[in-house]
Amino acid sequence: MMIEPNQPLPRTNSGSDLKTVLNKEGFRLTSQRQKILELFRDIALDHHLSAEEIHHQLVAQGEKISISTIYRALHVMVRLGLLQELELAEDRKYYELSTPFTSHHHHLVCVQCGAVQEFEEVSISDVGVGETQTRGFVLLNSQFTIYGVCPLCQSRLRS
Amino acid sequence: MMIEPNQPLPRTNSGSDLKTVLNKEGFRLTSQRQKILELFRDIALDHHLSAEEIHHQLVAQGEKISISTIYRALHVMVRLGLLQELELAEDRKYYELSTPFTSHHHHLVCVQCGAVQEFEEVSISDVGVGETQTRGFVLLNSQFTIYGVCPLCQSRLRS
DNA sequence: TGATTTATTGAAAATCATTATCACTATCAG
DNA sequence: CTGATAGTGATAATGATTTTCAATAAATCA
Repeated sequence: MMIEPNQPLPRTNSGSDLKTVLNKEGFRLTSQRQKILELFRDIALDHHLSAEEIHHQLVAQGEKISISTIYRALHVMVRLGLLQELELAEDRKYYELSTPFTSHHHHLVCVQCGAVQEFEEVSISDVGVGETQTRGFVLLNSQFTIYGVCPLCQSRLRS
Repeated sequence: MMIEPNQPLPRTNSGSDLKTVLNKEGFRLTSQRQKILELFRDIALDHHLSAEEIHHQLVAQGEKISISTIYRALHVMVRLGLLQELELAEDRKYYELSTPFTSHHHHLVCVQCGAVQEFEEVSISDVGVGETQTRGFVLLNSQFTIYGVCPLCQSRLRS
């Protein structure tokens, strides 16, 4: 970890391009960072990727980029509020585009097969907003994750 | 990972002692497992500990127990529904006693200093129950975690 | 525009929490 | 009480994430 240029900040996602957002915080626009963000913009809004997966995808499409760079870029983008970091069980972290919508979408994970389903629930985000306000916190992110066993795995286990 | 004896199960926390609960699933009662659970019962109900912290505490109070054993015991206890596994940011996992109450308590984490505050919110657990039911999942666990910056760190950053 | 400053990159080594291995011990069912 | 086998401890192995360091490339400014 390093991410020096500055201190954390509540959210910096409003109308401005990547370069502006980065420079504002002392970061620089690089082709690698553009590629990573483009990748996220090419897939479904609510789709999540791990560092490894991002690396695979980019290499597959001919880009020359190091896994270290992926990790560094992910940190920066989370810090800038461009991406959200997800703890979908397992051992690795996942990332998804941070839009006004994603803050209302949550995850249901099957601990057997690892399948992840998304679902919307505004009331949950509301709780997060309220809770941080009453305690004087600056809200950065919140996530509601449910762990369970999906129907398929249930029958698979019974057999 | 191994935890062989059986397949996952929804929750096994009802009225019976540790030995019974363990044996029912083919696990054995050992002094190490007792010590770990006692430790959790000695601290506040909503307090969470990492594997490392548990090991420290036990060694400090004179027990001779290996860190490997801690990890193995934690897996077993999560599997039996005795403990809940928490993803409180950072890189390590935390565990806390699983009571009828803890399922309604959630976490607010300061990403600066790492301080964690608990809060109750039944409506959130309800969403989890509803969501799993409509999708046919067996609910194992759910957690709502909010990440932000606490008041102290905010002023600390401003200065 | 060109020079200067310094963030960024890539590759490889280093971390560090968690897991697996293996020989030995202890629990539990019969 | 005894055999079958789960559990333990010590240590090696894993694997995701970080750090290091020399080389490169944005941003800034003259």
